[in-house]
Amino acid sequence: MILAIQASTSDRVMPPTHRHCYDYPHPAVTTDVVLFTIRQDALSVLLIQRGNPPCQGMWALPGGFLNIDEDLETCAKRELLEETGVEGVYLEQLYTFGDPKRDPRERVISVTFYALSQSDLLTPKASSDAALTAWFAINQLPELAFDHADIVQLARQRLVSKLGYTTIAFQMLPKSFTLSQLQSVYEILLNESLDKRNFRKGILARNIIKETGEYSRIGNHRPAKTYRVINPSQVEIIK
Amino acid sequence: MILAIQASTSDRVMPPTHRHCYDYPHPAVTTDVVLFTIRQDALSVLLIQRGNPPCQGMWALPGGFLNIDEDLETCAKRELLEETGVEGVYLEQLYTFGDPKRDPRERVISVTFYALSQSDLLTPKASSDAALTAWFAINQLPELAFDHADIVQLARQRLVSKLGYTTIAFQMLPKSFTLSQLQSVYEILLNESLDKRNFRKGILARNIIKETGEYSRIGNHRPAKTYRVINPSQVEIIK
DNA sequence: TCAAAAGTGTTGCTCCTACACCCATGC
DNA sequence: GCATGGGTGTAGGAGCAACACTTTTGA
Repeated sequence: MILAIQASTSDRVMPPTHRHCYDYPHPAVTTDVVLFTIRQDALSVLLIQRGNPPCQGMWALPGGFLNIDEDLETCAKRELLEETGVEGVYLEQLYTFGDPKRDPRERVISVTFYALSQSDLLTPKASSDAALTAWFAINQLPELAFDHADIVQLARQRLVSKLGYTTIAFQMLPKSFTLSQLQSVYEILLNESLDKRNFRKGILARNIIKETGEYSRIGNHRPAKTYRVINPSQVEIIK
Repeated sequence: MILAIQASTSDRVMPPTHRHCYDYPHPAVTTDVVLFTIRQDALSVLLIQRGNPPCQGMWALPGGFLNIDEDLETCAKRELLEETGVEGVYLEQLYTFGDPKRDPRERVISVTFYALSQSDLLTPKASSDAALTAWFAINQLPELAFDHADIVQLARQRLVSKLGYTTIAFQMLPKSFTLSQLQSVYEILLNESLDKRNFRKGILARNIIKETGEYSRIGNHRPAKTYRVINPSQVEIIK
């Protein structure tokens, strides 16, 4: 992955010495990322506390301005890494928000993404930035900066609706997992409990996972078979 | 609908006298629209022949630069009206294309939309613009400018996949329509023939349309009952 | 009377749902 | 031996797919 070297907060604090001029006014373009994970049996989102105005002190999504020669997805990944230390997660474009008044500084178009992480990978960095990063359960979000609450809500809807017809859920689990863990991901995202036998039958009938041969031996109970995705490289549309 | 008054081609031909400057380089932002309709039993797309470089003479999607105080959707509707004379169609954001090299002039981010029109409304204007506009069957597209072929392909995928779980198909029909017309829309989009009895049962069971009481009396055959959507104002997610 | 599209039911099969008990382990 | 989660099968119902003939009209 190629990363541009640049100050890493989402705000630009050190204006360069020359200016960039155009015949017509141009909006600024940013990317923002809704990074989901499951922590303590709750769907959670990673947020950053803003260190600069506007909305100073409020919580916001990780994101920032697009470099002029940088792909949109690259920008989203770079900002996520710089601001939170997270990388290697599944990431997908969500929607583009462009209300003329969404940012008080200037016209800002935000191309938003959502990303999914295993609880594993999560070392939201106590990083170089002074910026505070923290996980919040989706039902206990603080007030968010700009229109970020709308973005989170849309991302959640998209994630949940993709559960039904893609293999996206596996992106929230480690490579090898038990069926109970998988069921738990579905239950938390759908916010309803599922029948264990039917869930297992349904998943196995789709032929998208197979046994690893290994067992998970944690807790005072029978070890669980572990599984892995047959085609691990992508989120596929199934059935 | 509020429309900005501005030269109406997608290229900016008359630079203004003053310049717009920023501390950091800003990309240009455009919207592009894939307008679908069904003509002569084929899914078709409205294209414009470019009058200026780059890609002069090639066919392209209607679209153009975002005004600095204009909403993204408003921009898409405005460009569609200006370039093609089409208005009042169903329009929905599709995806944002931002490859750094997608436009040779400067960095251009394109927020794309797709739109659906009844064959009815179609007076693709022999307009003020010199620009030629024409419908092309989706399987007989000419070579398209920029990355517009990718955009059309993605729009088609999205449209087809939304057929199954929304009422989007009705946007391609007049207010009142026969079940055969509706079935024809599904068959053309899905590119497969459907069983008449099963189709009718399925549609009626969803309780989204009702009889108007009127009959369509065209052709040498039994008149057909006409129907209309119960909730005409929106595309809903069903079942 | 003919051509052309409208309209209409039943049957079998598949898939989904509901439901309860034994198993293997650590303490 | 007990607490904890892992693992398994069946029966009934709902919804989908396959299938052909009669009706109404205009020419």
